[in-house]
Amino acid sequence: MSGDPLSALANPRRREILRLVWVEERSAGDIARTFDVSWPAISQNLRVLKASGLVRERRVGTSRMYRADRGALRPLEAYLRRMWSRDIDRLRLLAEAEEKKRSKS
Amino acid sequence: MSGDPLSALANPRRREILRLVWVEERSAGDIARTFDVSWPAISQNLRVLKASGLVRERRVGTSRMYRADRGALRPLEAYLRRMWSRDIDRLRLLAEAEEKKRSKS
DNA sequence: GACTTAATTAAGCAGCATCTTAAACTATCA
DNA sequence: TGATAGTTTAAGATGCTGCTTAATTAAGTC
Repeated sequence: MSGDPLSALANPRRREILRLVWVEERSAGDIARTFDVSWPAISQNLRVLKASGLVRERRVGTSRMYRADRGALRPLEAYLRRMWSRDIDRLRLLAEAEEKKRSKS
Repeated sequence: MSGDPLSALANPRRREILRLVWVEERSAGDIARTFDVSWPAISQNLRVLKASGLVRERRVGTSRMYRADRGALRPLEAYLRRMWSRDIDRLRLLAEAEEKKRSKS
């Protein structure tokens, strides 16, 4: 339990997840579908985010809903918003995906 | 060149270094002496901090002086100050050092 | 109870991070 | 120029991260 928020934020995929659940909660599956990786990969990243206190989980039937914990994120909000408004992070994710494809071919 | 600031901040040692050079610049050796690791380890961490734009380097004779780039750090300052004022980070470093000793014995 | 849907946990692997020691570099000064 | 002090770079060991597939758990439905 209880991970380091800055370590959680070090990963661009987790930052992108955080952006997805910033304004409204979403189910794990809903989140997973927006990425090009396996469900477990997303589930693991959600666990890290939860352990660091950056997202909250709510169980609804067989689903689990996630949302950003805006309170915990307030002192980091300035930075994240800048980053997102410049779309730096999505570019980084794309670049890394490209990089992977390239190294495999 | 040009690393990710949040990745740079994911490491507690680098955060501690950042705290050291927050108010005044310090030489690499000066910084290294305050830690219980080798000089190259600190040098490498300084390089990461510099690559991510969080610290500035100035050469003076054979020494290199480092200081935090307060401008680049402004949107993260709220978070860092809280962390440092609670001394969370130093406790984390100590805990990790203990952990290491334990696993070696 | 058996089946389906939603999601997590487990196990294993590849790649990255961080440390170490040894070698190299750079500026200063006798 | 040769020696020294301050620091970085190189090479290598070791552990951590983040992914994958397979197995498992949990809730709802027939």
